[in-house]
Amino acid sequence: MSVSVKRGRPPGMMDVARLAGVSHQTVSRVLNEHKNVSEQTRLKVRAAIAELGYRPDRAARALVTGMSQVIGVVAQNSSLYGPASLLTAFEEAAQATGFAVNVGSVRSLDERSITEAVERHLDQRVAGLVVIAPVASAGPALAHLPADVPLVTIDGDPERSSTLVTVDQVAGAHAATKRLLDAGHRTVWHISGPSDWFDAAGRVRGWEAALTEAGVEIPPLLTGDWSAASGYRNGQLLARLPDVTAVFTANDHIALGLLRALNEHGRKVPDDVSIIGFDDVPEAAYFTPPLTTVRPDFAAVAAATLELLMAQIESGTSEIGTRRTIAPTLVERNSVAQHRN
Amino acid sequence: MSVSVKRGRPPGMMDVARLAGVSHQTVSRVLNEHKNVSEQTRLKVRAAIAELGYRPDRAARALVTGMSQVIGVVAQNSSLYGPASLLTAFEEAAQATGFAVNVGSVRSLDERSITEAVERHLDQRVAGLVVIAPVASAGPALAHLPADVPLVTIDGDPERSSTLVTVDQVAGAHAATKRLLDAGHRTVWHISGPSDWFDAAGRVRGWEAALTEAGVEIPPLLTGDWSAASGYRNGQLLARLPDVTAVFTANDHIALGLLRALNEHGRKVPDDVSIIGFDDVPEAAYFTPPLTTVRPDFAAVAAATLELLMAQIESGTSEIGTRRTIAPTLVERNSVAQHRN
DNA sequence: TCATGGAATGTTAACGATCACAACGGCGAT
DNA sequence: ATCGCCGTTGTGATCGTTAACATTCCATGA
Repeated sequence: MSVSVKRGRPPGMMDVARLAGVSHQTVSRVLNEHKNVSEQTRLKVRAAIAELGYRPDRAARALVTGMSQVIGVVAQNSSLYGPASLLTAFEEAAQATGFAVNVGSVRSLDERSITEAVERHLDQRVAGLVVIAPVASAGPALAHLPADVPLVTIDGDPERSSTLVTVDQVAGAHAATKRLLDAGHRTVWHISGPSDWFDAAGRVRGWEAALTEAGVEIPPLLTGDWSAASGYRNGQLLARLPDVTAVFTANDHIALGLLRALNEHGRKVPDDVSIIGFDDVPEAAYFTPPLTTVRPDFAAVAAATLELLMAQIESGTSEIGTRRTIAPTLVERNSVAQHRN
Repeated sequence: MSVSVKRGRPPGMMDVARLAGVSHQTVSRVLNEHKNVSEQTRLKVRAAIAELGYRPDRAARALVTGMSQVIGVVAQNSSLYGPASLLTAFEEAAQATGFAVNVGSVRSLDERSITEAVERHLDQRVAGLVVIAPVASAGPALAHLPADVPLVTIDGDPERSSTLVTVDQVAGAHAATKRLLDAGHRTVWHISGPSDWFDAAGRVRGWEAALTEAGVEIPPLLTGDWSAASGYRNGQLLARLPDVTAVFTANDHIALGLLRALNEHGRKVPDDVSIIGFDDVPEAAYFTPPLTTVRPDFAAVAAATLELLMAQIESGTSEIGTRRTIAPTLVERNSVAQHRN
């Protein structure tokens, strides 16, 4: 039997209290799992809550506590795999805390857009703020934030002193480059992401470091923009250079474009050219050939972010300067071959 | 090194009123753009607001009006391109309305998960609800919703009588299939999405309809799960059948897997086999070869959804049975060739 | 001249929760 | 028996806003 739907105002704490024969304060205590409540009345209250289908009004709670149960997230409104995955990973992690996640997406990561998005969140009186800000231009917007709102930046400016969680881009790029060198390649080329992205910069540094360590010549840096298109463009150049035998691309989509360019020029992967990407997008295993790539652990990033944010929220203070770095792992597939000299 | 900052209470309407030398009600009137306020006091109040950096407290407003300025969205927490794009498109559209968007993502679209996500949103007293519910199992969860919350379903059950916005899957699939037939192919094979997805079912219907119209034999239906993996599996089968010359895949990632399988079997695309996908993911233009595909207009879907939802919210009633269908467009690239018989 | 009305502003009471503190009752210690 | 403590429960006051109603002031017409 289904219960008929009741119209009008939803039941309040008072209604529950009346039905259970206690005061509204006792109901509040049961809800907040306060310790000094007898088992007997706790059950009575629980029963009344269930019978009325009562839901506490978060607005009322927020009003008196001065704190909402909402976390604001600022992320770029793009289908870029990294930021998008981060967003959903964070949302999922946040569910367990009872906090709601408010997304304020932004078309581009310039200062004004970010400021606007942050303002919208402050209007909503969010309890905390997460900014996925992988570009330098995001910095100034965050500098002018009221200091009293808990804030964690993901992939933000390493130079800036704020609470920060990042994927260890340098380590990932280093591992990828070293893997190619270990396969016998004389050197490794790199198609980077946009230079104003911290992620891209870190990957360039890791690549350079591995090359320097090996005492190997550093080829000119090619710059892409994360897109398959940019991989294709740069690929058309690389495909014509016979001494290019190994390429590390800043992400998997660039690798895809590169793959197509090499294919069009009759250069076989991995026989003629070895490739390693970054991100491990779900389709990477079904590129032709399946792509060896570096996988960042988005769930771990999300978990660390949430942890740092909750710590700030619970303590009622903004801890500034905490860092958390998540190491990525190299996923071996078939786009790397031993180099025959 | 970490610094901590304590939070104080932000200024309220009373503070503004005191500074402006008026009553709090007048401040409220200025904020809500009530008509009977003299220009002079309006300016005084505006100045005081600016000086104090006052922001109205949405919680207090929500408490007294019984209505929050938040829209809840339930979406699957996956990197599936379609749902993810829809989500960001909707978020962007919603910004203009002043409503915040609360995402409640869900690991899988079974009844319990959806019910839980909806419950979380109702807990937050959202003003309206958008459910991206492309599978049949979502239906029962929505049936038990309180009738008084504005609700729009995206890609939901066409049989179910609720406000619904959908991409015209049938038309898209029909166009793709017809395009292949027009290129001279004797018939067109199809690798579908999971059978419990409405999107997948619609695409199957459009494919069948085009075939039937042309009076052409309908090949056995192959079933995938949106993943490149499933495209690859089914592709290994198709690649061994010499009479397969045209394939319409339910999405671009399936097409990617298929591409790899055909490639491994030495069957050239588009020379030996023509392919059309669905979704127009950003990388589709850089597959090998560039993929002809069907592009749904996510922005249009988002706009229609928001429009229907706001209408319900503003009128305070739930219009039931309204439908809005968005037509997709065929994007021509190089994965289709004229069939030489 | 005085009611009548409308524009501008003020006053008071909700809304539904939490917080601080008061009151009650039982129980052991003096 | 009296005192005081502690676990339990109840009683206002309060958060910041909007809704409903009250007030003031001045222009207008009988």
